[in-house]
Amino acid sequence: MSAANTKAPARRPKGEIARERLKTAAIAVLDRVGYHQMRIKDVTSEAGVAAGLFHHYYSDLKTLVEEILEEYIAVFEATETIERDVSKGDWFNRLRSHYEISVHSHAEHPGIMRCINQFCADDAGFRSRWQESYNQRLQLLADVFPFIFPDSALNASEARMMVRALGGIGQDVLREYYIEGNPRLVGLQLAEPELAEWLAALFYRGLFARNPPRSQLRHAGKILSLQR
Amino acid sequence: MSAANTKAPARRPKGEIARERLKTAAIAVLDRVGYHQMRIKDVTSEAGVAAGLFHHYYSDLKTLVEEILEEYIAVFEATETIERDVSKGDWFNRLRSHYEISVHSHAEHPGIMRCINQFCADDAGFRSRWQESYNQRLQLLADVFPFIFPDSALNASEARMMVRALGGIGQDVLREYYIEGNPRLVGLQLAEPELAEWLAALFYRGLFARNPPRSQLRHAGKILSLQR
DNA sequence: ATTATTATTGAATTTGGATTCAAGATCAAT
DNA sequence: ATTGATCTTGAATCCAAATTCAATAATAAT
Repeated sequence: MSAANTKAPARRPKGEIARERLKTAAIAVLDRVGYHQMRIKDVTSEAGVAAGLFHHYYSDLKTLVEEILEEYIAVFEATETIERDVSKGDWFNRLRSHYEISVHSHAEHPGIMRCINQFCADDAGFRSRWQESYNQRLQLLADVFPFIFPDSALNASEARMMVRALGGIGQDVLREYYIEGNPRLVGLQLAEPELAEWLAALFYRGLFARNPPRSQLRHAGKILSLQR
Repeated sequence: MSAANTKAPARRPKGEIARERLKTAAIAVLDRVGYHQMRIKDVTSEAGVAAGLFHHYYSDLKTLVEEILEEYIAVFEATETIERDVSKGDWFNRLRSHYEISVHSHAEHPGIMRCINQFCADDAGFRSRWQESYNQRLQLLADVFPFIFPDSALNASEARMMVRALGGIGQDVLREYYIEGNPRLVGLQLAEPELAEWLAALFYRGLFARNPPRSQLRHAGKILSLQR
């Protein structure tokens, strides 16, 4: 009798399946109750296994959640290849592509993103892991300052602060929009590409002190009316 | 014998003093270990009183910390009268004055600000309390959009998103600079008025898509070199 | 089919910390 | 000085949740 008619065609060791079930369950609980209220019992119940089984696979909740977050961070980092599609010098679309990833991550996994924020606030080790990843993205931009602005009087640290500050534009809105579901923002009913474009346009204005090229704006054209 | 030579000239009921000692201790512990690792024992030890005394004054840590945060929030809110000094139409200095308050709060009480962030993430009730306060400040700006931008095509909600997004500029940098002590930023050694001006200038660029008036810049003049 | 290994259960135990409380100390009022 | 009220102590108790573990079930190896 072949294995073709079983549920798991690529037969994996049984333990791996349970491990996966626990992870999936933990993600659901993270979304529902958040990290700080999460209990081991919540996870095992959600996974439909006995409480004791948890410790067969993980030593504690933190370990499990870190494993989950690590996977997602890896995804974010891998997706950065998207920049390759953008033609050199097309700064607006470069910003847009970064925001699209970021918006999508938040829309898809608000519970995970919230958890990343919480871990950053509570755990110095995780925090530097995450910041390194975030900083690397920002650095891409800071590095080309001398090229973008031939007359730039900023040193490397100042350029870094500048992009860091502008990066805050996305951080806050995405948290409010997707994680906290701030009704004042959610009421706008923005689709992912729209929000990404708005954020990119605002970043662009802060960066270049001018509006993005009209021809590139597909959703946020209204921003051009903010001029005087 | 008069009370003039006692330590507490304005004699207060004994209970009030202990209550105050607990609050002061809690603030110290918040700064040192943060809200989530804080234990009742930490607070009573810091205050130099017996563990059991805590419950004579507070039912739990959350109650105590909420009382502390409420006091600080009240301070932030009261300080908003600072806007009165700014002449009408002087947008850059209006932004600057807001950032000065915000920078100062973070510099002075990083532990409190971190705690506010944590409470916002964990407690929906506190979150809306804080957001209301924050939003009110942003709304001041959103309300004058039609005046600033006579040709604005944005509706009220869109204007709100715009200022909200720009507001993120400060949120993130202040957290990194004062709360987390991100070495990449702290290395810049910026005094409060300098940082406030940088942030105001960036906000201004995002808002107006142009540089702030050269004559207003006292510390961040370099930002004018980012132009092309 | 038998054996060895690994997975799973859930009741029992341990743990960290909150909470209670009886007893003693301090204070204010008379 | 006495009384009653309030403050303070710290050991005893309680509790929710983590953790262990002996027993059983499932699976893989021979």
